[in-house]
Amino acid sequence: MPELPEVEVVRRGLAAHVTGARITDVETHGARVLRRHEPGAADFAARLRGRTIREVARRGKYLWLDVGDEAVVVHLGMSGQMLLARPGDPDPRHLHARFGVTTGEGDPIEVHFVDQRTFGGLALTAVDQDGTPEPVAHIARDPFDPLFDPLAVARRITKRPSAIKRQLLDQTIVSGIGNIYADEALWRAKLHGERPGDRLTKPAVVRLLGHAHDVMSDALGEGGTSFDSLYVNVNGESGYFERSLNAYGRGGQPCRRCDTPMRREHFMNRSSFSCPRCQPRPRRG
DNA sequence: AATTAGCCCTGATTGC
DNA sequence: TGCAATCAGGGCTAAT
Repeated sequence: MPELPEVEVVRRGLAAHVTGARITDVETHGARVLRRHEPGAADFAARLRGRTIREVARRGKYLWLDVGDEAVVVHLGMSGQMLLARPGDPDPRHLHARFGVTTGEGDPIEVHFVDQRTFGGLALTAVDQDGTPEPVAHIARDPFDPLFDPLAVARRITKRPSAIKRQLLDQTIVSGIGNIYADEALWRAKLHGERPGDRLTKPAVVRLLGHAHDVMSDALGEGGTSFDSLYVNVNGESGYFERSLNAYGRGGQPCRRCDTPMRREHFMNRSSFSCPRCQPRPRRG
């Protein structure tokens, strides 16, 4: 988490407020937030001051501010937030970066990067001819991308013996899907996450990818999934999709399709939730 | 080449 | 009450 819908909520909020804005001040706290920005904090701030934010873009869970021939790449990690603030507002806890910007209307506002668990980070990098920043070049297109090709992805998935959930979470195969929406898509598709990719048909995988798209689209419509105050939009508000989850976090509760108690299993060092009846484990062999 | 374990990190929760 | 163990887990790196 935040997964594609939550990152898209943030992207939209930022786009509405800072597109066309000029960056006037840049301040970072600590080394960790810029650990992927090799040249360091002074370089980051100096190169950004005076630049104009042309666009706020996203692929999968990566977000970036297009400032011309370069981009500020933002990854929220587990707990990162991009919050709008007014100059003079008190610093929130876990503030790692502060951008002072002046909007097209001449309004001075601040953008705060706040991150409790510090798995997130920022970097200023070059972009390729398509405008994709270097750190995002290896990330596959996500199901919201106009150039996303479900059949090509299904062809790739059905060639590999790896478990389907593992492949759904592999950001170089399809991006934007994390543990929550993987479980939700598998529940909708009535597939167990440990089904080997090469034991599924291409149409079944195309259907699964369609479910992944649909559940993330539904979540976006509710402002994303918020379990607690860590997952919020640029105004600090929570989303409401948690109440609509059918699988994730519902261990022991009745399946919303067949009433069978949902199971919780450990897979890839995390929890997986599924229905024992709708989503039978694959047979051995 | 593909896969997997380990690491990074804080705070809420659980257990003794 | 107090402290330690556990859990949440995305993405990168090193090892197999």
